[in-house]
Amino acid sequence: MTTESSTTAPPATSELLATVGNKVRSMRKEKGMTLAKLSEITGLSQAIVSQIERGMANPSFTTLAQLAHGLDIPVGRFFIGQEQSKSPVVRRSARRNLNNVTRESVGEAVHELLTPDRDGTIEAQWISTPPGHDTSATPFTHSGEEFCYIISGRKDVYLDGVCYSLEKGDSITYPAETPHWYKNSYEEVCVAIWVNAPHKW
Amino acid sequence: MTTESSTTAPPATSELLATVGNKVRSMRKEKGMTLAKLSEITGLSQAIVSQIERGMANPSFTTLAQLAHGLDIPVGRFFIGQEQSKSPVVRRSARRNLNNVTRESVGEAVHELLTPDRDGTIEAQWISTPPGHDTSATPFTHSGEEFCYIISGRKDVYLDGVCYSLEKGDSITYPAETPHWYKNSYEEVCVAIWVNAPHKW
DNA sequence: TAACTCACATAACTATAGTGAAGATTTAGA
DNA sequence: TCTAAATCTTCACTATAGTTATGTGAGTTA
Repeated sequence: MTTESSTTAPPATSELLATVGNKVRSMRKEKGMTLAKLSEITGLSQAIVSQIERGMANPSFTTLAQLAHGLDIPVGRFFIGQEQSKSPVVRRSARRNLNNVTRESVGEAVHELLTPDRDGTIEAQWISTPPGHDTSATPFTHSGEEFCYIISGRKDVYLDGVCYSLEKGDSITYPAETPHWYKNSYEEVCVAIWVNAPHKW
Repeated sequence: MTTESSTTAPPATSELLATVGNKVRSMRKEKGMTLAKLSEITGLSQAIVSQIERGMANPSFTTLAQLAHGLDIPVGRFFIGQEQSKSPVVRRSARRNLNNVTRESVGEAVHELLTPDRDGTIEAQWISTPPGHDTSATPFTHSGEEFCYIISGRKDVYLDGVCYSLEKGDSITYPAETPHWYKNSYEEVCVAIWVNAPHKW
């Protein structure tokens, strides 16, 4: 066990261990498995599984991987946080404007938030892009996965320089780490929904 | 180190360790930190950080938590998988129908997939719900977070029995573990985009 | 060139994770 | 209610994670 630095103790590690342990036990019970069965499947001793479930052990990465495999889940599932959302609804009339450009503005894209805040797994925006609007000067790159659905009009989406021309009803999905930008080379306003889901636990 | 059970070896653990290690090193370098700096912040020795980065150590949960804290990221971020998408675009005319109900059908909801497949972080569906359609008999509950945007028409979304009436331009976001269902109690078809982002690593 | 500094890696030792066996508790059936 | 079986927990020991001290390599300076 490492000596905790006085400058930077991580948040309550024993709480995290207890949380993970509770998850393991509840998942095991949901699957109707005994400790013995999970022990057999994972190749871990019953003793360590019991201790982990009760938050009394500090399992190594490999042990966690074996547990995840035994429970048939991805490793990261152990670290999922429970997020409490406020009101889940965002009304058309009450959307938060993200860039101080209103619908009456000329020549600039309008960005409005469709999710209650920017803290959830999903962040969704309604974006209206006028003809000629072009973000190629400042390509975006950020974490997560991004999805776009064209409600009306057309726009060109560039992923790492590759152009995808999208029209009403089309959609596109890509890792947001890819440098991306868009352009409305057409005559009419393009309205689209953009959704980003960060890898967040 | 546990003895690997002959019945169920987890997938290549050393590969997972190497992947995590690479992530730690790249994140550290992105932040412009030396091993010494990260060691100081985390309270871990330089030696173990070096070994972890090179995939030569099997860190305990607590050690991973300290690293995450030092890099200012959630613990689960270490386990993110890199997903390679195929063509990122789904054309309106080429959407995959999810429930063998076509647009010409009467009285049933039409579900079409907007994302290239169902393996990504984000899964998006275009759903057209006719008047009177009601899923309350079979509430949904699944993992992840869910977002819905109403393109046209109206529908009522129920979260754990609480009704939210949505109309064109409204949206709603909630944890998908909440029992949820919807109902079109109105006179016209409701068209909406539904997005689910599972906690997937 | 030699000496120094910095960043990272290695080696031997200490602290702790994980085990097998035994003990304790819970459950099911008579 | 009692008993046996099933399930979970504890204990002492073994295997390994994490530490301290040292080594290595690259770059800079005099």
